[in-house]
Amino acid sequence: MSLQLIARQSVKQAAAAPIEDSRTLSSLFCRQPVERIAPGSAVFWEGDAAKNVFEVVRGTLRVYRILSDGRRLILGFIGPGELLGVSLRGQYLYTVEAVTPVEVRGLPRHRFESLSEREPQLKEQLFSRLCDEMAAAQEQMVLLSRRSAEEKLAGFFLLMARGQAQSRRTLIELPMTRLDIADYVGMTIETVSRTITKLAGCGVIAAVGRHSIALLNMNALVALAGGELEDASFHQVHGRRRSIA
Amino acid sequence: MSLQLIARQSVKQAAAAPIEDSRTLSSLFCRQPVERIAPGSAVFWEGDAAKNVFEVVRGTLRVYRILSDGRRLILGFIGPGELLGVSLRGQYLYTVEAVTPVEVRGLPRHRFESLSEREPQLKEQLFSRLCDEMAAAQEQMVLLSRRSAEEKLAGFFLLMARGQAQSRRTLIELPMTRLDIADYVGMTIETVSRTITKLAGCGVIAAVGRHSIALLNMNALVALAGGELEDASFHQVHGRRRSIA
DNA sequence: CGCTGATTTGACAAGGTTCAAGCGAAGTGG
DNA sequence: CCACTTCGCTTGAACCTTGTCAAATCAGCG
Repeated sequence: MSLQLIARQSVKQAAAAPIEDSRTLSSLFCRQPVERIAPGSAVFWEGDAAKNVFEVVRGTLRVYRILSDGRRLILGFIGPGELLGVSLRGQYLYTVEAVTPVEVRGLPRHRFESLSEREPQLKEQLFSRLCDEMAAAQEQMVLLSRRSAEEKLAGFFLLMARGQAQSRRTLIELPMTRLDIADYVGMTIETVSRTITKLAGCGVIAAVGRHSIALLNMNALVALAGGELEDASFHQVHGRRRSIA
Repeated sequence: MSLQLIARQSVKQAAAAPIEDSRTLSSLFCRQPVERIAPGSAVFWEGDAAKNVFEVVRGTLRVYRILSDGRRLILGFIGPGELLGVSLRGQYLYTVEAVTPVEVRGLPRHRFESLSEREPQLKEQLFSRLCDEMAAAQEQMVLLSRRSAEEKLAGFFLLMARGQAQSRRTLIELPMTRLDIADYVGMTIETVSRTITKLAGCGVIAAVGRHSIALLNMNALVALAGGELEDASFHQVHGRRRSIA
C-alpha cells in the first residue's frame, strides 16, 4: 500500500504567509535540471515506483486516476510552485500528465527526504502544504457533492479564478479541455458544454476562445456556487440567495 | 482561513504497521479524562477555536460541514483510535457530532503540539496518519464521482465493511441514519432508501433492522462499486494486493 | 396505546446522460 | 497558401435516473 501527496500551495496562502526561513522547499529544487514535458505526456504513472519528487516550474498538469470501469477521475490541476510525488511509501497513487507544455525539476526521493529530515523548517513547510492539499481535497468534495451542473461549474470557475487571479481579474485561463473539466467535476462533456453555453447566455460568463472565459458577473457566479469557495473579496453569512435568471 | 485535519488510522493500517516505538500518539491521551458525548451532541463546531485535540475511545462520529445553502456535506465517519482536531491553524474546519454514544479523550492543542514536537517519531506518526486521511479523502472523491446510486451505495457499504470487518464478516453495522448516508454519498434520503430496497431485492444485501445490513453477495457488490475500493478479494490490473484480514 | 421522528413508497417532473449529428479551429500535406 | 483531415466542441432529441412533493408505515418511547 502506498501513499503520496500532491503538496499544494495556493496563491493566497503563499501571499498570506511570507517565508521567513532562508531555507525553503523550493530551494531544494533550484539546482536541479529542468525537464520539459510535452502536452499529453506523463510525469509519472499511477503504480510507478515513487523515485522522484518534482516541483512544477511552468505549465499546468492534471492529476488523475483511472477507475476500473474505465472512467477517469481528475483529482486536481496543479501549476507552478506546487510539489508532485511527495510520498510516504513506495508507489505513486495517481498519474500526472502535462496539460500545457510543462517544466519540472526532479529530485530523488531519498535525497528529498534526507534533506527535509535534516531541517525542521522544511518538515514544517511540508506539513503545511499537506494541510493545504487536504483543504483542497475537501473543497473538491464540496464541489463534487453539489447537485446541479451550474453549481459545479460555477464552483470550478471560481476555483480556477482563485488559483490565478492577481486580484479581481475577470479573465481566467482554462488550459484544460472540456473533457478534463468534465472528469474533474463529475459530469459528461456534453453537460459541461451546454452549461457553459447557458451561463454565457445569462451573461454570467463569456467564452473567450476555447481556453479562457471572462467572469462577467462575479456575484451571480458566487451565488450559484453557493458561496462556499471562500474568496478574499467575498464574505457573506449563511443567509444567501442564489438567483441566476 | 484555517486548516485542520482528521487524522485517520484505518484498522488495516494499524495491523499492517505494528508500532515499534514505545511512544505512540495514543499514549499521549491515555492519561486524559474520558468525556462522554450523547448521540447528536457535538464535540466541536466548525469555526470554533481549535483548543483541543481528541482521540476517539468508543463510538462513531460524523464529521461535516454545512454549505451555505443549508445542505450538509458529511466528510466522513470516524471511530475508535482516530484523532480529531489536529490543526495547523486556529479554527476547526468542520463540525464533529456523536452518532452513537461516544467517549473521547481531549488534550490541549498546545500540549499536543509541544509533545509531538519533542519526539520525531510522533511527528512521523502524525504525518503518516495525515497521509491515510489524504488517501481516505481521495477514496471519497471516487465515491462521490460515481454516477449511479447503486454504485455509490455499494461503495459505501464496502467502505463500512472494510472499516469494521474482522475478516470477511458479512454483517455490518450502520450506526448512522439514512440521512447521514445520503449526506455522505451525495444523494437524497429517498434515493438511499429506494436503492437499499432495490439491492435487497436483487439479493445482494439484506437489511437487518435499521442499523445493520448483511452483505449477501460480496462479488456483486464489488462489481457494482467498480472494484475501486480495493479489497483483499479483489485486485486487478496494477498488480498490487492488500490484505484485509 | 398513542406520540414523534425515521423510513419507505408512490407519482411526477426536472435535469443529466446517451446517442447522433453538425460545426469550427488547428494542423498537415500538397 | 489553400484544401483537407482531424479533433474538440457544440447542439439536438429521446430516454432514464434522481430529486421533489406527498402520503403511508414503522420503530422507539413515554
